[in-house]
Amino acid sequence: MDRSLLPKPDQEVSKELKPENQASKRRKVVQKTVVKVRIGANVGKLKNEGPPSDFWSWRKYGQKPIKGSPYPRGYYRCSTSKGCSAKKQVERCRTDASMLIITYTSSHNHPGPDLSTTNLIQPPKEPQNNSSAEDLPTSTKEEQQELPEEEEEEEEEEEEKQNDPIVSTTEKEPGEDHDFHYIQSPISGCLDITVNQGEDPFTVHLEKTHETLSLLLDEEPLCYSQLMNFSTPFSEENDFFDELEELPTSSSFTSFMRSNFSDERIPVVPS
DNA sequence: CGACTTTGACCCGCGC
DNA sequence: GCGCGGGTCAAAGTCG
Repeated sequence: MDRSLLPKPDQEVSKELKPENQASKRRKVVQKTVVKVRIGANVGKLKNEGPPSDFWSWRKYGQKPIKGSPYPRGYYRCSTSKGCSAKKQVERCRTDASMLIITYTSSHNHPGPDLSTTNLIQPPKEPQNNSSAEDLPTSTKEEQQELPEEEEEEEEEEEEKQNDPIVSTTEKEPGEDHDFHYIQSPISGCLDITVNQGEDPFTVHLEKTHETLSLLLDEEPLCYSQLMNFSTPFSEENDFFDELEELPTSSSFTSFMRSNFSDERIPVVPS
């Protein structure tokens, strides 16, 4: 039942809302940002890929087993805003079960939650992760952030990306993703995130980041380097992280953020 | 009551 | 032209 029986007036709307989704729904050229997150043993605890947990609200709208992959792929859509076309696919690396592959598609067309203030200082409660109290991975959690516009990235990350591009993204439509494609992973524990974008113009917003980091630092004595990883969005959009597993982010997230901010944020910018 | 997750079915693009 | 696979939608169920 579904689209066949119903005329689905919404479909038209959907198209408008997510031109990339529907239009590029299939294998067209959509700007995709692939982020690889390494989860230690959490993975085993996680269901499959890990619900999205970031400052954005993600709603799972589908899951499908991928051929050749023992793990299914989950499809998430940004529920923060109705018209937001931001989507993300979470799947486990077929070769590395401890690696989560998150693919971001499209960008948010709305200002996200105030990460600047909420993020580190007050971790918002993620409605999605709360239900996984059972899976509470005390060891690790992964989070990624998306920043609007290309922010900055760390040199280390850059090197990694360039040297070791674990992930590769390169699908984007000219003029589509320009908004932002950033992925950060304020993870603590053993999370390794690697993001790869087709090309990342290392922008120079470090200064901005520094400022933001300063705030963070103020709160927690984190390593500057780690902080650097933590790039904050400018002022309007703060796409923050997303994705990780389903941990009770509320506390875990905070704790983890406070405890260690180790992870790699990968700014993915569509060329 | 509202929001989110889960599952199944359908549609469409791509490859052969 | 056919088949495969991926991606999305919708309904039902669950949880907060």
